[in-house]
Amino acid sequence: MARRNDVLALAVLGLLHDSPMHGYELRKHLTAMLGSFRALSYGSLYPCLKDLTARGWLSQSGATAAPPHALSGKRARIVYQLTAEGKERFGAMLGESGPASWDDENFDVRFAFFARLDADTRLRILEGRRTRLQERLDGVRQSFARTRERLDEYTSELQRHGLESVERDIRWLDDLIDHERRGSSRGPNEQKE
Amino acid sequence: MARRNDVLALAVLGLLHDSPMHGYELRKHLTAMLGSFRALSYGSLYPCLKDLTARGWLSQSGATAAPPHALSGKRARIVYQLTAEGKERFGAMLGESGPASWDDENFDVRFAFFARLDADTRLRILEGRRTRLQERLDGVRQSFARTRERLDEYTSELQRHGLESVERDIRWLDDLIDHERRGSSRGPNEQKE
DNA sequence: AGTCCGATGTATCAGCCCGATACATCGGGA
DNA sequence: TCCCGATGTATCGGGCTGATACATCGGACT
Repeated sequence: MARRNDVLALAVLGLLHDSPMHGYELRKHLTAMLGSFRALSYGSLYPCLKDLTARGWLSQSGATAAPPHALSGKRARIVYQLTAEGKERFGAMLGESGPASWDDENFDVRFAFFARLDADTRLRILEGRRTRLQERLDGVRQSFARTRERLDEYTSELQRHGLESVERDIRWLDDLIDHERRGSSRGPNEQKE
Repeated sequence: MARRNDVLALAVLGLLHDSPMHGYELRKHLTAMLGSFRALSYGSLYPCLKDLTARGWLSQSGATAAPPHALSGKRARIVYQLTAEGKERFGAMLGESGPASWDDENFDVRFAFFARLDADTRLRILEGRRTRLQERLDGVRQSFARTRERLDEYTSELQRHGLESVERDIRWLDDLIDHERRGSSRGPNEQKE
């Protein structure tokens, strides 16, 4: 089990599920995916690729693999693709609903592949996430109440804003859950912009 | 200057500004402060204390320093307190408005000491933060628009929610700025112990 | 009184991750 | 032609996290 950056491994497997890629390309997709906020360094990507290959979940090939603009292919490249075992592991990892598996940044990454899960698993995961978020909210609210009078107005206002954000996240999850329960056939595209 | 965990150093200096403390107590205050979400390990706190002491910003003393329940004082403890230079450095660090100084988690920590800044600095910092947050929002929005059609509904919905959160943060800052501008004559309520 | 247990308290370590950097090739523009 | 930025792979130092070790104290329970 990859104790080594589970989230990154999952994202790599998921991206390679669609089409083989080489490192540089992977990084671009990854930073575009979750990276609008968090950057990803090669220092973790390449070791991760090496690790996944050693596990037998990826296979390498030095081929060309359709570069964006037609290229002769002389350039040194290592194209990675999923093995059968890799696909299997990806499915298993994605379906996990363990306590830490679907929290915070893990959630963002996993959510990118959410459509590949079946309706039951989706619902189960959303509810689990909601529960844990609610628990955390309660905890923060308690410690907030305990220290409230000792805080100046700025700190207090910051905490209030933080609580409100979490509450909003929970409501967002509620909407998703509701939508999943109602009609799994149609997508949750109801942007009110 | 401390390339070594600036934020932690600032928080430590700020907490010790109020009253001397020892490591364990500091950690409790720190985790209560920002730690509802992010935990803090001793592995970074103790080296930080050592570092700040070596710089001459803190001074140690093995004394008792008023433990919560009257204690004989035999227990091994190291109480840290701010030196004059430490106070000076704290003021300087807190007043900085550099690009990275007031972003994200840095902001949370610094905001805890916001009331100690003068009105002009507060306003300048809030506006700087707002500007950079807006820039980031624009960047994310662009990359969102660029890849929108290739995303499934879940990813799209996640991104929409993320954008909305940032928009809300910006509006929150706007409220704060507005409040600062309005009542800048008499500092918006000095703290009440 | 004795004894266990959790809180208090300081400190270190392996492992991992980030940011920077090195090195090399390619396409394209002045 | 020649430089420059994008493409590409790879490594390293330093700092941080999570776990752990070690020790004392107060209180609860029998």
